[in-house]
Amino acid sequence: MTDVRETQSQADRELCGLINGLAKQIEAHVRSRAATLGLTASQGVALRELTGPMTLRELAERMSCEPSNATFVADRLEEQGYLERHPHPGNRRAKQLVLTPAGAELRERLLGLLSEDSPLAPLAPEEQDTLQRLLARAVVR
Amino acid sequence: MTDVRETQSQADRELCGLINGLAKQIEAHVRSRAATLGLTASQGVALRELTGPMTLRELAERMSCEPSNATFVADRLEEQGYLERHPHPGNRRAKQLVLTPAGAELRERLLGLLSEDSPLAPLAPEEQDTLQRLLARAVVR
DNA sequence: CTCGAATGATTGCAATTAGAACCGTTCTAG
DNA sequence: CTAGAACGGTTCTAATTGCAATCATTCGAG
Repeated sequence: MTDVRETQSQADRELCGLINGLAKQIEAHVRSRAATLGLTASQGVALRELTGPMTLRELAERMSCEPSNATFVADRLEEQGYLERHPHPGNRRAKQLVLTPAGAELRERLLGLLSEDSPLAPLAPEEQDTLQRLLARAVVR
Repeated sequence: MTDVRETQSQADRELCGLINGLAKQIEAHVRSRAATLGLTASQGVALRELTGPMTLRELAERMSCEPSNATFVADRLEEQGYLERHPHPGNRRAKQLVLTPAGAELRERLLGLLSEDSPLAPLAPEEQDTLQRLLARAVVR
């Protein structure tokens, strides 16, 4: 029984390493593409996740980071004229992050760059589906 | 055809978010368990990956981080008496990282803690196998 | 109502991390 | 042999990140 637990523990460890490795690989990919647009890696991630107007907390969740960090990134994007903080309709605490036209255009360019040589390209579409399904079950929503 | 590319781009983005999210979740899990042993998250990852004597560069690769960071973590573990830098047999540049008895014992305790409530637990063993196979194909070795 | 808890965002600070520069060692083309 | 490139590790610095504290707003039990 110890053997079983040992191999289970080992498989778990290897899986953790693979997930972490792939995450870092994706981050490096985003970093290199974002750099060509004058953006940092986390700015790139933020832009990628800004699929529409959203609150700062929602952006932080999508980026899997702390709200304070999302504030920092939003500051940068706002300084560069890609993002605006609008008052949130119906909640005076919250702010609605909205891309400017320049920001929306930049986002399209970034998405184009990101789709080239994606780290996920080695996987066939149906494999990506399988991956998505498995990950979605593991990730706490 | 634009629609196809759009949905593909969207699927890619969601997948990236899931992978990043799971990686952060695993890191948080390691952080909480390592903290109970007086270790930081990266010290925990290092201890988890130190399956045997290895070079600093190899540890850095396993941790998916820069060698400079691995040096930093190894310093900490060495200060705490869990690790030693031995001269590498056959390569005077390299150093062999070796766990002390205390380090080996701590590692066993950590692995025990990590196996409890693993973020990967929601997946059945065969699903974990599938996941491992898919990730291994995507991760650059 | 209303008061305490919870939420959304921001700030300041500490810790972690990556990146470049550097030194000693090893490899390799000529 | 012997330069010059490459490798392994360390150091220094700057940037990124998480965490705790704070403020304003909103929610909810009684």
